[in-house]
Amino acid sequence: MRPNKRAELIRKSLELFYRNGFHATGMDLVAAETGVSKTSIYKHFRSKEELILAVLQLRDEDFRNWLYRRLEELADTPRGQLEALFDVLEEWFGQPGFQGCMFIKASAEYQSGKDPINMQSAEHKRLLQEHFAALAAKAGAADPAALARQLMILKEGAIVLAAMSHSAAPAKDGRQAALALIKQAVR
Amino acid sequence: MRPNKRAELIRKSLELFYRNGFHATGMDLVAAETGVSKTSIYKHFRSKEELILAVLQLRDEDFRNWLYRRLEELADTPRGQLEALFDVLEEWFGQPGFQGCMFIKASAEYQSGKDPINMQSAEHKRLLQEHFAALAAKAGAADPAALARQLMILKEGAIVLAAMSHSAAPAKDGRQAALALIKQAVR
DNA sequence: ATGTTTGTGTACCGATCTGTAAACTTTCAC
DNA sequence: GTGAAAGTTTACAGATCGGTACACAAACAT
Repeated sequence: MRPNKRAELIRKSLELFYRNGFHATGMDLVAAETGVSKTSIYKHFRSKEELILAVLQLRDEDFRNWLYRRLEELADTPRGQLEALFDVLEEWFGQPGFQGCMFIKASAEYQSGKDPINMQSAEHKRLLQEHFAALAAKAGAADPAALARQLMILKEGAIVLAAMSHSAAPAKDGRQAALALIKQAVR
Repeated sequence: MRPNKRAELIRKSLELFYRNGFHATGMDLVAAETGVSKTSIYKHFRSKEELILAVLQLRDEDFRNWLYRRLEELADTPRGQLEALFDVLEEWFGQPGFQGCMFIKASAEYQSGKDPINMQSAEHKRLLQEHFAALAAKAGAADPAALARQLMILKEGAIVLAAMSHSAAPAKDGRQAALALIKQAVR
């Protein structure tokens, strides 16, 4: 029961779930792809749901860390970081394996509001919105929370359309819209 | 093989797939809920995929007809109809069984760009975007296609966040953003 | 060396998946 | 009435689902 084996399991499962979907990815496939027998997997995770939750937690940390860091690298003012959001998203959309947002897909497959998978996905979005609201406040927006909600809408919409159209173009349209909204909100 | 039986089958399947998801809804459940045996179902549809495609086609017609009609009822100018978009969406979000966009969920479960289910979902979005672009052109937008793409992004984002937050509130934020973008695009 | 603990893989469980073969019931032409 | 055609049900096939019992192997303490 080495802890790095567990981490490896989560990392590989993330890839499989992201590419194939949750229901469509069986535990037998996870076992085959990781080279770890199902019995061993079930020593680390009591159920498939628990594995999925661990995967989502890893994804949440990785994605938010990556996004926040890229924003800081591209701009050193709060407003600049908000304006750089869709440049970072465009990078993401252009990455080879891009297949949309894992949390949108998770909540699409597990729709019950009481489902832990659904709740954890909603929490990820809440954390992002909070971050944007903090940036908007520092940038001097009249209503930072409202601007953050608008940017979230643009972000989710751009992700969905980029995934469905297999193109990074929605990032450009999202960027244009975001710049207009930011300009309007920060006077 | 009465045709109304087929329509009834599609209608009930739509409800089941929308509520439970596609992979999570088995053909046995469809048979149980419709009172039609699986063998009879498979006389009407050669496969589950074909049933899903029929469901998506019905959904596309129903949804677009409903949306376009509501827009016309709320406004009689192209610009007014674009501005009314999020009022109509808010109605939708507030309906009891609202669970997000069926096409987003379909393309989330069937991600391959070559999958007929994925392609049909993308086509639905294309038709909507075309409609918005025509309205934008009639409204006198400088770049009608660009405005249509921006409104699509807002629309998809609002749908996703409304479904994930189990709230109609994103419609209000989307509306505010849409008004600003329309004002900017139509000078 | 020997007993114990810890971890692993094989081989399986019952349930459910999509899809079908074969028997039966209805419909309708003549 | 009788035979063909169409539609339906029961019952099942083969595969796969999430999850586990059990035998075995490695590591460790004594």
